[in-house]
Amino acid sequence: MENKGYRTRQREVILEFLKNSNSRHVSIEEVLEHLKAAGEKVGRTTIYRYMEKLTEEGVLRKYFIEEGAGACYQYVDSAQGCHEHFHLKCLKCGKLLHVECDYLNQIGKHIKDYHGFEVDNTKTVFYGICKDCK
Amino acid sequence: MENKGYRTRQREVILEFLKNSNSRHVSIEEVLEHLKAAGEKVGRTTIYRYMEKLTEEGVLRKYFIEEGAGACYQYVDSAQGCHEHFHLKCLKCGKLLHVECDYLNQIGKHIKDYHGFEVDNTKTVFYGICKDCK
DNA sequence: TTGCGTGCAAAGGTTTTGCATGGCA
DNA sequence: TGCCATGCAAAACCTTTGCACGCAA
Repeated sequence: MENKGYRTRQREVILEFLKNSNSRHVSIEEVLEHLKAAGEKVGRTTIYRYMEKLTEEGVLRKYFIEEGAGACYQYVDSAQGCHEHFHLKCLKCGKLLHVECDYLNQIGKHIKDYHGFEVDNTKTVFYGICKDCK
Repeated sequence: MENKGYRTRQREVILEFLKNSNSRHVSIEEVLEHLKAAGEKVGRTTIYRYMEKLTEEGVLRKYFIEEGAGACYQYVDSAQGCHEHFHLKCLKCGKLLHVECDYLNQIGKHIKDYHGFEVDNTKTVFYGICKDCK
């Protein structure tokens, strides 16, 4: 599913970085800076276009979380399976926590089964106060 | 809590429109157009600043749904008491569902006990696709 | 060779900011 | 009078698009 289109140096180094990202959230800017630091010359436009393509192919997940900030992308490691995960955002310090939890994973199912509503984890964020700020 | 700052014509007409919005989600652009149609001259900047202020005061809730598109705001009718239940917002039709459910009420407790995070139901919204749009 | 990929620059849209003016208290 | 509020224009921001050139197959 990643074999569409040509194989170019740019796509190789971008995908390499994403694969080594440990499924962290990365922004376009981070990718750009990493490649720049590594001495790889890749244009911003190329990153935008390729990341969009990878998102469509299911290789990445795209999140819109911060207000002014741009989108975040997460590499989906197919070996790990598609683990859904939830986001908790602290209203005080702004920190974003990524939570994988079986209990929380059942929420989506419950809402679907009992309320007929299909939750999109990409867009859903729990707001509140984190441990450190309390 | 709405009594901070001066009372001006602009703030009055903006708040008036919001109160009559039936807690629908409205964009900055909608407010601007409505006021323009009503013959009220209010600058776009003023709307941005005042809506931001109202959001901080808890009078409005701010949503980020579409990528390229701007933010949406919802008037919080305190008489309705939207504090003890959850909200599901449909990404297609924009409808906001208010759900009271014991199961969902346990979520907050779980997140607090297991993840040390205190969820604010006022600000948390589940995004997804509703029954009718599916 | 063919056509997709790249990247610069420019455009697109939303939101913020600087600054002088206006208006509430 | 003393501040806050307003609003225009410009800037800041993220993202997309146009177009010519490069390069994989």
